[in-house]
Amino acid sequence: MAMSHLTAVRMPKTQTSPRRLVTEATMLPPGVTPAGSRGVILNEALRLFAERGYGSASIRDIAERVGIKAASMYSHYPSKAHVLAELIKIGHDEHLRRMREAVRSAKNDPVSQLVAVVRAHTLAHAEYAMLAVVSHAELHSLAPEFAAPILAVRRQSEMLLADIIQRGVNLGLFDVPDAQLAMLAIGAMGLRVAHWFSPDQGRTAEQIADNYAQFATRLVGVAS
Amino acid sequence: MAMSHLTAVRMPKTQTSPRRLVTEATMLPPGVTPAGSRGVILNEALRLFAERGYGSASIRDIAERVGIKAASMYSHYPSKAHVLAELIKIGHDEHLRRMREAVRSAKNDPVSQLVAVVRAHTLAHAEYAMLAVVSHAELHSLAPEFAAPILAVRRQSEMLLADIIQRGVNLGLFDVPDAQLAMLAIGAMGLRVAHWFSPDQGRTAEQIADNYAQFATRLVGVAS
Amino acid sequence: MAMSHLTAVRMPKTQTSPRRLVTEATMLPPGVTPAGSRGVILNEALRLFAERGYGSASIRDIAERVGIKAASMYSHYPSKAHVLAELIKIGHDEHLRRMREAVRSAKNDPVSQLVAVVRAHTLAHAEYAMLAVVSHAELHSLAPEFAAPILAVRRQSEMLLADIIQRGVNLGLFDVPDAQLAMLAIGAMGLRVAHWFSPDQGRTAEQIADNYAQFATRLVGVAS
Amino acid sequence: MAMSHLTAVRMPKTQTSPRRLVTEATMLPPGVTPAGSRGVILNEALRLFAERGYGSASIRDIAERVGIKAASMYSHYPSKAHVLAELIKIGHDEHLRRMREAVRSAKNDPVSQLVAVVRAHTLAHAEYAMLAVVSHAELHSLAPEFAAPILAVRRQSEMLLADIIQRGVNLGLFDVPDAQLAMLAIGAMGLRVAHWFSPDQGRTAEQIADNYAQFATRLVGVAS
DNA sequence: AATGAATGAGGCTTCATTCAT
DNA sequence: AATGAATGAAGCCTCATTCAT
Repeated sequence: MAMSHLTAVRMPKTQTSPRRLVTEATMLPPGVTPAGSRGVILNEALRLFAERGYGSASIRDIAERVGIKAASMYSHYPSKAHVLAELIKIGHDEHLRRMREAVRSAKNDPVSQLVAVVRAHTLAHAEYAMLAVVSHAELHSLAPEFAAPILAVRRQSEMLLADIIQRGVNLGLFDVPDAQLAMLAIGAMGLRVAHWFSPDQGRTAEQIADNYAQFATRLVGVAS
Repeated sequence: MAMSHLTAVRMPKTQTSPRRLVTEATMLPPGVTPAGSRGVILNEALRLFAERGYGSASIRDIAERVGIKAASMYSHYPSKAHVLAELIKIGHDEHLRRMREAVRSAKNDPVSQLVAVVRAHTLAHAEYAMLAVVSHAELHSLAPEFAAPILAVRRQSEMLLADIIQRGVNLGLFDVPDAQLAMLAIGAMGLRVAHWFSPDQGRTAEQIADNYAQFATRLVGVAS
Repeated sequence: MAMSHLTAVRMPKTQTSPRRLVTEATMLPPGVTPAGSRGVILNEALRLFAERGYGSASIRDIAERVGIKAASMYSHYPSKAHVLAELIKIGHDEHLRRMREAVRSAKNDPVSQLVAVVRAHTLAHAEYAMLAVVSHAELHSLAPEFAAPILAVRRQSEMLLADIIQRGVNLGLFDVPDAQLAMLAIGAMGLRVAHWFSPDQGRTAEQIADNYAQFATRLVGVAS
Repeated sequence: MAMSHLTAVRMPKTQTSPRRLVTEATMLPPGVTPAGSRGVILNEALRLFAERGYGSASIRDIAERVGIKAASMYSHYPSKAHVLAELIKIGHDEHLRRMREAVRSAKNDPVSQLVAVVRAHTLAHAEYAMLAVVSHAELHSLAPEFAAPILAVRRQSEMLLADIIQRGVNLGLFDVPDAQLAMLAIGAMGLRVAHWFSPDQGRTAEQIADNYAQFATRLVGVAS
């Protein structure tokens, strides 16, 4: 009833549904892109998975963008799932790497660490927006064998933030009744950046990161 | 008959990939569930779209859970997309309705309004977690004709929050250098609740909403 | 080296490789052919599996002969393997049924029973030659779940013949140093009939069955 | 590298369908195995064709067992069909060679010749069981150009047995109403040995051959 | 002699949808 | 309102083979 005014439509691939993210940059972290066709595949698959979702991006679609035939994909990856798994693994690894690097570089007090980690988290989601969106939105498309090592990485990233907050609370620096809730809220803020960030949207990734770091410190009750 | 002993040979889709959300409740807002099979379809489709994604949940899957055959689905909905569109429309409508109701019930100052709106936003994402996840994660699966009216609703919800923040800033009550960024961050916190909320996770939706309202007021620079 | 005089040839489907069997009759036992398309599928699949082998007969080939499209096959059978499994099950069931009926109808002495059983075995392989060839040649194409119930039937048929021979030996009527070897040899004679039998080859199935029954009694040392 | 943890995800073809034969020996007749990779290919192809059938054993499967890549197969054989053809040719040639040698070595009476030939036939099918199974079960996979010379060999073997029986009948030594039927039955007994023979099954090939020779002489009406 | 990459053909199967009943 | 049968399109993937290196 409520929808009866809508006529049945088969959506051709050219019509543009609402985009899952704004940016069009498919940048992968430095040093992880394989050479040759493998690397091209990874980039084109990333773009397609982001645009249409893993289930709706076909092997043929990817191959076409790479400039090879569908069958040739299998000279480089044993299955479509392996491509997705590699992308998501790269995304999670890079995220964790940056988070750890942030902690290592920061002064050893919870406030400095929180600022560093939230900045890293936010920057990662802005700079690798497409990778971040696919990593989150399509994780559920991975079979358990593929997902397990990735989930392990994810847990480490979460723990890292959680520990900082808990330490701040323990030291009486932070004022939050529910530390895990604070962790979840702070994490969520950064996650979402990947969906709307674009180099053209008027703020640099750095500016956003600075703002979000301030949001986070305020959120845990540190005046600023 | 002769083959009945072979029935069990095909492996059902049992593998449990990482879940997109924790809750298993498919609750739809009161008053919107159609009577009869239509309502059952809506609920089962919701669960399947949440579990597997729109593209990976087939008409046959839905029909099977409803207890009818795939062809019979078309006596109730003209297409699979219509089912998704109706679900997402319901989700967005209910969200906007609650947001507006929150503003209406709140005192007329930005702080009270912010608290009310963040509480409503958070509660909606906890109470209708499955609907919220599908509404966000699968919006991109809708053809533009389906998506347009929904995006209009979404913009209204965003505007509502943005306006409150802007008013707080204008009145000197809030201290944020970039009001839109604050809006995005606050919105993001609540969105994510839908993914991890569950009645069993130790906090009530109300408790979460209270915490998040405090997070929001702190985030805009109001001490609390 | 030995083959170097042969040029590489892709064999088009029209060229006729050596046939696995002579007969072209696809007869199935009475009462087991399902009505409608299912029955037609069974018959055409039988012919194709016999001609080309299970692995080389495609779903499209079968569908084409039936007069439907490949996808429509799945309204009738859940997989190609199910079609093969049903055929082989039918073949083994009918074979066992006839063997048992032969024993039941025969006088209660081992010679009469041997004659009856060998006649039944031979007749079954002549009259359902195509089914017999597929049942034997393609059993290995079935996954264990499909094969298990069929192997159980096969074992019963073998046991039936083995028991008769053993009883003849025990009663001093048969003179064979190795009863199992006799069973295998007698069984093998009949099996092979399916490959060369044809209504046009100058002997009736009955005549062959009579000859083979005599061969069998002589083989176990009964003068005749 | 980055994906090395995913290597184990694809399920290898482990399921054990009913085997077409029991033995696992891939022995080829002495003197015919080519040196180097060609010989290894022949042996591994033989094993795979026997296990899965020609159509279901891929060039890649064979190459993998040989320890080379699929493309390298073509440095040794011009096509997959050539490998099968060579195997079947070897099988038939060896069979005919042994049959002829048996006649040559036997005394010049039909009974002695029948015994010698049946022994040779049986021994060949026991000792080269795998080769025999492939030679029979996959002959139909060969294009006519490949099959023709092989069928010629086969006809010679059959003729050889048929002539002996006919001579026995003509001399009044054998008592069979239908000589060809006797030939077919005797041939069938031996054929089947290849499917169940195994060095571990309790009888030597010689013992089986002796038994089958007795079966054959009895079958043609010679007391023994 | 070996290989990585590529490819056209084709494999089985699923899908959303239609239509006569 | 429901369904069995059918179908065009498309899905992922495998295959035998080729070719430049």
